[in-house]
Amino acid sequence: MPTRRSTPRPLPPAKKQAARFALQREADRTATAEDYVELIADLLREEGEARAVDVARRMGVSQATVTATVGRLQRDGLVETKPYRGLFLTAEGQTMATAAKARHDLVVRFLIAVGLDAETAEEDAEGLEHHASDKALAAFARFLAEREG
Amino acid sequence: MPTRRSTPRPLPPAKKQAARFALQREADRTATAEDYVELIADLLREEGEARAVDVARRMGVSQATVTATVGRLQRDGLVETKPYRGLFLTAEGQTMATAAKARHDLVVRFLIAVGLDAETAEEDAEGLEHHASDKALAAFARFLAEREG
DNA sequence: TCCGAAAGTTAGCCTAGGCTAAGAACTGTT
DNA sequence: AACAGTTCTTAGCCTAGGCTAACTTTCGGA
Ligand SMILES: [Mn+2]
Ligand SMILES: [Mn+2]
Ligand SMILES: [Mn+2]
Ligand SMILES: [Mn+2]
Repeated sequence: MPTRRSTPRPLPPAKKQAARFALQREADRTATAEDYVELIADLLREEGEARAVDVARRMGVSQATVTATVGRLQRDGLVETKPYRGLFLTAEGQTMATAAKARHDLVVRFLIAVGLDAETAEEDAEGLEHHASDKALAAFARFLAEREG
Repeated sequence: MPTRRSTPRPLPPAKKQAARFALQREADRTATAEDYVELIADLLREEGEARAVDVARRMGVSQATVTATVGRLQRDGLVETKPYRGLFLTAEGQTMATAAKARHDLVVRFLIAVGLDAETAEEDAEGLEHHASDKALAAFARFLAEREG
């Protein structure tokens, strides 16, 4: 008998396809903010303070880039800075950070559950987390609940 | 007994974390090229030709943007153009397109297998595909093989 | 054949997110 | 109190990837 061929998926309607790409671009635009606020929250919790230098080191980016990016986050009402004493999150930033962290951890646990090694799971989660919809995250959570109890 | 708390994940070493973010940025940089060559390949296969105008419509982007982006793809040796007769893939572009399509389809099938509805799977796959490592894809394939036969 | 519509390009603009190099501002230690 | 070393900002640069408006080129039908 013939090997099961994957079904040839015809082109989606142009409008629908365009909408999907638009969603993707939207997610890309928010990814940096999510990563920054998540990192700032982690630093505040684990180290007691979130210095721009440390954000730069951990993001793998120059201090100048952090200054510029934090400027945008500030403009967008997510972050506050007290020069020479670190970065802080607004209520909105805190909310975003909490959601980002939950999402991040869920994605990591899910990837491990489907057989990925821990380090690769961490690597991939850093990117994947920004493109998993709420519905996808719910599916991941369901999957974990079912097989972990 | 207490609810199982998720393990508090301490901060990863700065270098490792920076490397993860770098990987993520790298994936972001190649995402557009992957989507374009995949779409061009799809159009060539399904419609016989890949016109810039159709790429613009399906990407949800202006024709001017397509001109500019295709210029970069050409510069990078992925695409060739015959004005007023469409876009074509170089051997390298074809290779990338084939890989992109395989990855895309695998991610869609995997998402559906873990319980996501088809349309959301298509939406999310458009972004997720660019951030799943080969190891992750292998894990997804394994998962599908196990439970689908 | 010719001429309007479609396809494609060009020009000029914008933002995000990178970089380096240089300077300013603060802090902790002596 | 001073100053060395950190931390942070500024200035100036770059590319990708968006946009609109206006132009040119081609194609096809009357
Ligand atoms: Mn991330
Ligand atoms: Mn994250
Ligand atoms: Mn995609
Ligand atoms: Mn795709």
